[in-house]
Amino acid sequence: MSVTIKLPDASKRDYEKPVSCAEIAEDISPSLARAAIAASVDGKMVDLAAEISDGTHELRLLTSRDAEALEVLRHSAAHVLAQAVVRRFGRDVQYTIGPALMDDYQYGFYYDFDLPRPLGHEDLETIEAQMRKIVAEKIPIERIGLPVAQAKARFAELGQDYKIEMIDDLVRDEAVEAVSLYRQGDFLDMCRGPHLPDTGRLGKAFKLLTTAGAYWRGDENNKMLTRVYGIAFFDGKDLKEHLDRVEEAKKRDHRVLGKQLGLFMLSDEVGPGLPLWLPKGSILRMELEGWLRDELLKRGYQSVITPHIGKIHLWKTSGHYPYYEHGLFPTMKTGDDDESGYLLKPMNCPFHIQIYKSSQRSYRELPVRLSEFGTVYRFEQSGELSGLTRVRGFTQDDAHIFCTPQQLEAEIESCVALTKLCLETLEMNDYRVRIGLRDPDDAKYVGSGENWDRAEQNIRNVVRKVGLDYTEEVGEAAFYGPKIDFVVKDCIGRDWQLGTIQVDYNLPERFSLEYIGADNSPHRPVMIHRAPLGSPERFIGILIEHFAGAFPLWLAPVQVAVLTVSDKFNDYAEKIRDDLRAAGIRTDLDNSPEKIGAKIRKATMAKVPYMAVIGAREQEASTAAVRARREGDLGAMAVGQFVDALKREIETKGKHTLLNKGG
RNA sequence: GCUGCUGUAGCUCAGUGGUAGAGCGCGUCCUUGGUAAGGACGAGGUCAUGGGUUCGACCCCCAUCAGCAGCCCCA
Repeated sequence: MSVTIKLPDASKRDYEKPVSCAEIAEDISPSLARAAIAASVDGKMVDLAAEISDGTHELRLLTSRDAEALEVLRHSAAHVLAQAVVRRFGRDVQYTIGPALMDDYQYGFYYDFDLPRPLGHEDLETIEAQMRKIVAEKIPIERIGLPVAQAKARFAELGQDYKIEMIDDLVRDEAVEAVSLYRQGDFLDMCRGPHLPDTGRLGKAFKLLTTAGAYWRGDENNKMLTRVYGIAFFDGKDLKEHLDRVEEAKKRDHRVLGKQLGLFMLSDEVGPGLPLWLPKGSILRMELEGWLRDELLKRGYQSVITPHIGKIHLWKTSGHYPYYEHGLFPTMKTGDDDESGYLLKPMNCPFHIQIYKSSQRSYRELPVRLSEFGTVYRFEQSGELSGLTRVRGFTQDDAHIFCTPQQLEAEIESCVALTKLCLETLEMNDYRVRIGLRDPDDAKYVGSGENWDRAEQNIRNVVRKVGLDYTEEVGEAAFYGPKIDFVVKDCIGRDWQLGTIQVDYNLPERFSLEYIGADNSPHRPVMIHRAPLGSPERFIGILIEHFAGAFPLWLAPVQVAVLTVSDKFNDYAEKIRDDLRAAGIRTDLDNSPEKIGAKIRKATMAKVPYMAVIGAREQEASTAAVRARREGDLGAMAVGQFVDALKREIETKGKHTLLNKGG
């Protein structure tokens, strides 16, 4: 028997007998042996202690420089956490699962426990202290392969019912006969690994962050466990950087900035999830919606306006009612039967469908594109509400396109282009595209399989044609059809769906929609439900975070702050303000008895794009000393010149600015 | 909805079983100052709401409401 090891530098090593990865590392260099965390053999991650026997194998020794090694570190951190919790609670704790998190913005690992009592802040400190002790003890982490029956017996001795359940599932789903366990001193867990060679290698750069509830197996019908979240790195510097970055990101939280900048408010008196737009926030909406309205007109959309409530049967016909009753505000009853009530609308489509049906449609009219900024109401679970991104009353930049099957893909394509235009105009380039498909096993999806297959194929054809990078996700479709979603992350890494394009063969059937074709006989149109922003509420919430409240000039609630050096120049400053306002520039005057430095600071913190400083020199020369939010003093300009430059920057949405002149 | 944490002035927060404080903001006055904080004085709070324990509750207990984190959900 002989073993040949191929290393990443293409060198080879031969051994006469089975050899562990750790031994090979030692042979190469003692420093590598010390730095090694785990290994990759033929592309598979293993422990350093893993033995390689017979044959030729490719080996990579993983150190803290390898991305995979961080995952091992965090996974072991989860085990150390579990060991600490077991030491604290003994047989009263059941430990379940504890993975590493590599893509999460805040957290690096967690472990879910079934505990006799809730954990508080002090508990986290105690547990973290115990973890540091376990690290100091440098307990070896050993892998043990055991037949299923023996493994179950061991966990039965330890009173770990969840582990037994997990083993049973592995036997059922994967027909395993043996499982791998990891032991570190007094702690035993079932795990695929790999892990650090000993607990000492976890080091000091870890921290427990928070506790939260989490359902066992993610099912709300199961018991809620206690999840402990933490973060771990190889280097204390990385840990600090991470914590600082999360802290910094929280400063751009739209809920914080919305309050600071006076954009919107939520009131206990009004109700949860029902935002009130303050004057400055209303500007954002008016500018954004106004711009989009113009773009829609250019693209042949027609504007419609529909009411906020309608008869309940509309949503019974559409299919919303039976599946989403829990998400609706309670029905307004007008009689004793179930049919005669009104519903606060959860979506606009039944109304737009009625408008489509209001006259006989010829194929010559199609596509009919009916658009509306329609406000809808959904009774979201209280635990879901969050600032502007998840609310109970929100507007959709909605439209429904009714077209022939032949026109469908071109229409989808133009919706994709419009959505991209929205994101690009606002410099939001950090998004992903998700295609939501139905889950054939889920009963909530209406309509025939053929309709779904057709619609899914239409969508794939378009995204391939326009070359979008996308992922397909089963179970993410709307109940009536598949969709293309544009998904962005908020300041703490949570995903939010913004723009959406949904293909629907089903509602036209349910509402018996028709058009008269060239053959003089009725045909069924296809519908597209689409919202390029998704919802102005959510979109602006994300937008606030994207710009950290420092909006481009065309959106800025206050575009220019006129600041007087002393009140001797109030009259001239008022004239400048009035001139700017007359030119359509949103301008505020600060003639308070403060020094100019304080006024500049105040306007800067309010994130006003431009300031016009007015003193004796400016008054004499009929100029304004212009200052930009970020760049500082730009020197004096004639007022007319300033206005022209501002207008140009506004009209070009920032492509030509006072600074770059546009090129 | 579930689990946990939190709720004190407009905002951010400190605080104590014996009826409350800071900074910012706000108001008045002084200062008339040239590119990120001039000074003085002052007004502002049923300590989320409702019960309970106590001689006495902002503080302890319970409930409700709301916020935050996570889970589940999301047309």
